[in-house]
Amino acid sequence: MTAKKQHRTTAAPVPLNRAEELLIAAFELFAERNFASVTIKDIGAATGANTALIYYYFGSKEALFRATIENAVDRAFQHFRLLRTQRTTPPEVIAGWLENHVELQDLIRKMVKIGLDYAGTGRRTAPIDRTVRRFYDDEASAVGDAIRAGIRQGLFRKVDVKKLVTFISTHLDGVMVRSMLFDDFDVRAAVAELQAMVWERLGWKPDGDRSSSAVRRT
Amino acid sequence: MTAKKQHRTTAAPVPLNRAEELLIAAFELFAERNFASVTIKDIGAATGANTALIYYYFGSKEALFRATIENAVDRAFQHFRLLRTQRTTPPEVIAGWLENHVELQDLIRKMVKIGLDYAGTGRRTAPIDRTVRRFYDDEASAVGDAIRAGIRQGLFRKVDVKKLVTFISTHLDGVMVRSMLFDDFDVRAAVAELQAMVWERLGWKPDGDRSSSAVRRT
Amino acid sequence: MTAKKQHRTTAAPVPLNRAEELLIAAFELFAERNFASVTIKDIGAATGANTALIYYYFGSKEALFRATIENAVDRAFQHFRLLRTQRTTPPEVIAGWLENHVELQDLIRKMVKIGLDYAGTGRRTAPIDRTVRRFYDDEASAVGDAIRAGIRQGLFRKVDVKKLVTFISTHLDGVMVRSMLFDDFDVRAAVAELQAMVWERLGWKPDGDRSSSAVRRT
Amino acid sequence: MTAKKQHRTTAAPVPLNRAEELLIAAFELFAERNFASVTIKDIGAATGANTALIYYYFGSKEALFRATIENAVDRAFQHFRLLRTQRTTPPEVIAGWLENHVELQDLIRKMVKIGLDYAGTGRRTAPIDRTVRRFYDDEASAVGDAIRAGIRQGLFRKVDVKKLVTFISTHLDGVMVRSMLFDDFDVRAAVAELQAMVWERLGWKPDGDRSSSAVRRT
DNA sequence: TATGAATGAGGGTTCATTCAT
DNA sequence: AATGAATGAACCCTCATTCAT
Repeated sequence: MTAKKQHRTTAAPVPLNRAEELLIAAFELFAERNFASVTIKDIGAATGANTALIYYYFGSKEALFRATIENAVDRAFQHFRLLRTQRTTPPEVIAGWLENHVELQDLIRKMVKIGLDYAGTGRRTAPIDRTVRRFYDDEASAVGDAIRAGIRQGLFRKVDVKKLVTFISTHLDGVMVRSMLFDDFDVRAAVAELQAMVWERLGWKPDGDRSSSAVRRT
Repeated sequence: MTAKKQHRTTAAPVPLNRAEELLIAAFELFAERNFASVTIKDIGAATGANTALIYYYFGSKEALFRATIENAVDRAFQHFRLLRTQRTTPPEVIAGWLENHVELQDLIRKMVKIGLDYAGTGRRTAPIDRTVRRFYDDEASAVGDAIRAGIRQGLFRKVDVKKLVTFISTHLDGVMVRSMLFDDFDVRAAVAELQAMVWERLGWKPDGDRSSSAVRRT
Repeated sequence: MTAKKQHRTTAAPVPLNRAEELLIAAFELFAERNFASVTIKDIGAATGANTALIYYYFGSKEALFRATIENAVDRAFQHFRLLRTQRTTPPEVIAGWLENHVELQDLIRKMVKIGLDYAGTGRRTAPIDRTVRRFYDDEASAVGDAIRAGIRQGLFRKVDVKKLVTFISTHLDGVMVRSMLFDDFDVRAAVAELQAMVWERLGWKPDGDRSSSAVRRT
Repeated sequence: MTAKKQHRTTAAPVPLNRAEELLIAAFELFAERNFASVTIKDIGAATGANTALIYYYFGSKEALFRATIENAVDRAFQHFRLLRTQRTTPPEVIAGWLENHVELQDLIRKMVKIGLDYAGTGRRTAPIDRTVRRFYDDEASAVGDAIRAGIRQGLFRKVDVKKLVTFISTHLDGVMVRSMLFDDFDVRAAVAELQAMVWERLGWKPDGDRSSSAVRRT
């Protein structure tokens, strides 16, 4: 959105243009370290681009940071959508959502980290705030819909949908944080535990080894 | 512990010595921004101390950072302990723990933020790793003991204690993160929700408005 | 050699490129004071260059120092070679060498001073060690060859060439040091004295006022 | 002279007073590195003295430096005198002088280095200039006297005494410099070579292995 | 005589940013 | 679209020096 050209809607490993290449490298670096610690030169070095070129594309480090967030959210959406389309029944959607957090944990962890970095400093901007929120809300509403559908279909017990969704996604954030703090934290197990709790809350008994229960206990 | 000298003879809110004063200011700043963004000069300005003095006490910015973490953990412990002694029955201990996260949310949020900052960069050190871990473990074990006692006393249903404790504290981290990301996140409500879930899990029915249920719904 | 780029297309006193300009200014300053006393800012001020530019070209003060030594040795070589080509007979070569130390005393004194500064601190590096040695060895071998030729031609008495060369060049170092220590030390006279001693040792009788005896007594 | 108390004329390993202890440590450090590179704290650390104490004794770093030079010259004199008294005949005095430069090479090298450091910067002071000169002159006059005596006694050929003395001491400086520049420089051999040259100049034939020829060839 | 605390003035180095080409 | 050169503003850190005790 910020970079001069881009929007590649097609599949995947098309030759990235320079701007997108920079955004991806920036994303990795900002996530690994943080805004203040990453140098424009670092990003240049990671992509073989001249420092001035980054300015040519993005105008300033802050603008690059913003563009990085937007681009990352876009890419995350694609990933999620891809995985979502295959699920249909409410339990499958919910299980799928949780599974995503295991499969894409690396991506999500990075996004949470950048999100925290973004939120933590005086760098905030309404458009970016909206982008971040959009990411969280979109996910939440998908799951909310699934729960509501499940209730309607008599699969789930009646619950306060909004509260439950918030509970789940808050917990998932906790899982991500934990895995940042401690190298030996078992994300898969934690998500499995969460899933068990959710099924209990919804009064849903998954049948043992069906694929809907994508997150297997370890 | 970390600063060169200490000499505190009297009880508590005595005029802090210079080193501790610096540590506290540093904690606030590091939590608000992050290691890379906070200037030694900032810390000096916040305490009216000359920049060189900080080096006199701590030797380097990194050492100051480490000392800050240790000092913060120490102080957090004191807070927690203070609040803990008043609770006696298992449900009270658990409710108290949760309540602490509401009452001391500011402190805890800061600690999580600094913890993430610490974990995120190449600045890690075994002693500090241990300090951070100690903080988490100590809390966990206190709650674990309470749950086990509750089970023994027949108050709670039999559960996998370790898993439950991890679940709770992971969720609490999630709550903290959420409140960092979104200004309007209601920590009290989220913790209340968690408490409800915990009681359900433990098969414990608190009697409506008794003080044991310290975290009131909003 | 050391600076990033060079592009010199034309012959000699073309406008120096920035890097070389810096190296020359650095040489003067390092020789006048010493590594520790010379500020990057000093060098910048002497060339009208921004401090950061020096880092752009050389990366660090130490690297600049090393580059300065290499560059100075290079330049000294050029000077020496220029003066050497004009001499042909063995006595002329020897006399020329000595004369060089009078004519180029300023340059040589500076090189010795920087050499001592370099040798004195923990800043030593194999490549630079080699460069310095190369400077001394090259000179020595040129004179050694001349003496050997003179002996072969029956001009000189048979002597231990290596020892004599070491003796002469050690003495020349002494002359340089003396002229550093005492402003009123007469370099020309000292070198003339050395020459007399050398001729005596070699059993060579120069005819009074011929140009071969370039170092006239004062 | 500068330090508040001192002058110990007695033999050697008497318990040094604090000021002298500082001066000796300072001498070593200034010689090893140089004025600018040595920290007051370094000197303090080397003696276990508080930084402020050094100021108490010497007032400033420069004053300490000056005091160090004076003290070092004093101590060098003592050394030289001690060794000189044992020699009596002119050849013995000369040989002894040369030998001193081998035996005390470490001390002398340090003095030359500090001398150069002193001469090199704008730190010069008339009194110190005099002290340094005194050191050189005193030595020179002792040797000059010996040569003159030798000539008078018919042991030596008639020579220009002043010139010869300058030649010798200049060469000795050269030897010291060389040994600073190159770790593998053989001081003893170089001095032996110089001695041979001197004997030749003076027309003196030492008898093989007598103790007068203190500097043995290697 | 001795010391811990404190400070002002840099010094080396980095970095976001710009500009001419 | 791309780059090398250049710069101002900081930033971390050091150090000579002072002062109260």
